[in-house]
Amino acid sequence: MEENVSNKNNPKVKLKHFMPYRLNNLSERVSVALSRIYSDEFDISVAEWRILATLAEYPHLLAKEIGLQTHMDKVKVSRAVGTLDQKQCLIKEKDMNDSRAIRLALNAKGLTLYENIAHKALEWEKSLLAGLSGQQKKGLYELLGYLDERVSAMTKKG
Amino acid sequence: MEENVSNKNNPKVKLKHFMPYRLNNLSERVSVALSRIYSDEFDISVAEWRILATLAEYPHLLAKEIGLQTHMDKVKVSRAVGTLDQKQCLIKEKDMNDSRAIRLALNAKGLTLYENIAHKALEWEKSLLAGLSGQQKKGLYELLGYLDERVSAMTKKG
DNA sequence: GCTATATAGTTACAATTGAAACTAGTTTAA
DNA sequence: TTAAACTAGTTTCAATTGTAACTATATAGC
Repeated sequence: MEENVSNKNNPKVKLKHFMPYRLNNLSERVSVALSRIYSDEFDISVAEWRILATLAEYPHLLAKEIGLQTHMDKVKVSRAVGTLDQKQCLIKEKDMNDSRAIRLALNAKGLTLYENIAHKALEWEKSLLAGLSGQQKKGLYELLGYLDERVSAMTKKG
Repeated sequence: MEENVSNKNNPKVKLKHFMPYRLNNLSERVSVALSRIYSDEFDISVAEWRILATLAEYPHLLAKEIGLQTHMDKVKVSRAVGTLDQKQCLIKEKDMNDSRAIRLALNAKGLTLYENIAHKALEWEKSLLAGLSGQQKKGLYELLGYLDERVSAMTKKG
């Protein structure tokens, strides 16, 4: 594979070292690998999984609140909620204050499904991070948190 | 937002601390923010951008080799190459050894397009990482590299 | 109150994507 | 050599996704 040396001092992006590419690539590979658990084994999409995990932690949310928690838009939430409902994983009840809105929670089936997936997902994550020291893990979380903040800051103005 | 305290010692995924979610989310936000540069300003997709960057670094690749470099499947590469070709950014020549295959390179227009985007993309990346010390940046790259390796190791067997 | 504007959630339509089939050419090996 | 297996790249079709329009209700200002 020939390397291009002909150019002068122009800006050069080496894709392999370009942070957005690195992140996107790693994220994609992690997603694909992990989805073997919840899609192959439990027939659940990423959106459904996020909703299960969110409702397990915070029951009785509105679809809108799920969206805020999971960074998914309302269409995606609506569809995944629809699917989970078809699969009979949800309890739905009208919100007292707003009759347009519906409070969502997991029923027994939903909770069991969540717990089964969560167990395997946490094991998988543990194995992914095995080999990192506590210090390194902490560093990783901090770095990702910092980048998150930076993106927010950069998108608000520019 | 009520927190669920009712459950015993079951496995709990807190989405906000679940590494696959963290990575996916950050990657998505970075992509969206950055794509304002190449899609809004230059009308270029992520796939096209990756191909530009790859061919700028390694001219005269086959579509297949671009796929290996960029981790995109051959369909995606084929389509994005088609688009870049329509936009008259490419030089195509038959491979000497294999008449099915086509060697691809950027022409003057393609190179200029690449350089314009690269300039802004690198600035954007610089701003994203501004605030991190050299040590921290190094740590970040090492951590991402390590996770990449781990995913490979984990998907080969399990 | 009553009109205008905003919001929760769904639906419809168009664009993007991926898997599998396909075309055309190449390699293997009998 | 020639049949069988393989590979480069494209196309087709179905599924997924995002944008915009829509329904139904809620809120704000008059």
